[in-house]
Amino acid sequence: MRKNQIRINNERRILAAAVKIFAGYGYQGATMRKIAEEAGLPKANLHYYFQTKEQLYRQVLDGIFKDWLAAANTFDEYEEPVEALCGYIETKMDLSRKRPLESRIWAEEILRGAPLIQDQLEKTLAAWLDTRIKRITDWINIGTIQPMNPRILMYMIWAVTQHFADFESQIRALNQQQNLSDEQFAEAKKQVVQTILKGVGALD
Amino acid sequence: MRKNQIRINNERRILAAAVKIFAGYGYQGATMRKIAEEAGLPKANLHYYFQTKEQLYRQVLDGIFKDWLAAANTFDEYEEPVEALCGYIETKMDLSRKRPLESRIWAEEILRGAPLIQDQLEKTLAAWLDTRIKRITDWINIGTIQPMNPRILMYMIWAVTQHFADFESQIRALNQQQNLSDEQFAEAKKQVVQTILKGVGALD
DNA sequence: ATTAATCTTGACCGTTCGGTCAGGTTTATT
DNA sequence: AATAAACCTGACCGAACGGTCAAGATTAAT
Repeated sequence: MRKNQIRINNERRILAAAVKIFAGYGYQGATMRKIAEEAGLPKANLHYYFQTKEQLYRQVLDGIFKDWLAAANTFDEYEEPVEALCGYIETKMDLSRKRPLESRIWAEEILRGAPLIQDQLEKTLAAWLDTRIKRITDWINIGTIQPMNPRILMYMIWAVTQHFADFESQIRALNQQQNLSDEQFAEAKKQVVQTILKGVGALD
Repeated sequence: MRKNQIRINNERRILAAAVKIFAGYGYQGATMRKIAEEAGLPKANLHYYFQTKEQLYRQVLDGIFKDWLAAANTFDEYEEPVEALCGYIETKMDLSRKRPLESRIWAEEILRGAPLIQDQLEKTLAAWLDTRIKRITDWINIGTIQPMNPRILMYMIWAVTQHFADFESQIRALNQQQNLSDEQFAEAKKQVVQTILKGVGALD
């Protein structure tokens, strides 16, 4: 029962190479030649598994969106705002640490006006956000966090957590040309959680 | 005494067109043809004023960095953390609102590993940051804000304020396909300031 | 063992890219 | 009015791009 084993294997190899190249050069800067070289396959072989560059790119984006949604569900694991926000922020920070390339591909796509993922943003992401806004609104109504616009709170959380992946090269330049060590990143994670929780009045 | 008037005029036109095209397509996706069309000039004329695409791009980046540093000096206008941080955050938010294209060009450059601006980051920006870290450290030592890593605080401020320019298309998709109105943006600005000031303990 | 399906690949194609250049036009200087 | 300097631009170039294809090699099904 290893029917499509060759296909499965090669598609995985190509997608992994595509993530590296798209993240490093952007959609336009990435070339099928570079991706083929990274994957160790002839260029024509890429077109056998993925007809066009755009289709390959779309599959990369799909994979990223799935990871994103999986991480997003951390938000629902706890009832109380301190645990829920803390868990969500930490999960997003961990994702930035472990998968910075994916974060950068996503960021570039949005930077360019989200030409290929507008639908996902307007439907799936908007729906996800709406239900979480309801939860935050409940917290506000019972007084466990202070009154605010929950939507803007989510933007702030996304901005800060993804910054550590998307602006890694700037952070490195400001850290003696060294990427953040595990200790430094752990400190950043802690401070981000602390500042936001305190900022929304969840620690009073 | 209008010696270089033609040159001054055309360089300005080309740079303005370049900002639009670089922001909309990225460095690789932007073409000299598109920029020429946007500027209303023949492509060969661009190469008369800017020898190569990279030189044109560098001048665009230089202009952005100057604006950034000008805004950054807001940080020094006040002695107290509440006023200084509030003023700086508001200035950065206003910059995101008024010049989103420039912010996106800068973001893309860093996303790609900052190949052309590493020097500026490691020298000018690092020096700027160091002196502001000293100021924040003083505030911590006299107890007006709570103990924390000032560097990470600055990363958080940059992340949040620039998010409103860089992720504009995502925010639009989550706001009924409408850009933030002036009222919505004012609300966001207020909440960002409030959350960060409270988050660092400057409002206790 | 035979056939069918899948996979592999070098060579090739039309298009578009950044950049060049010769020669004409306009503007500034004297 | 004459000369020099600056500016303008259509036509062109080699390189690199995404994508195609025919023909061969490998694997799966019978």
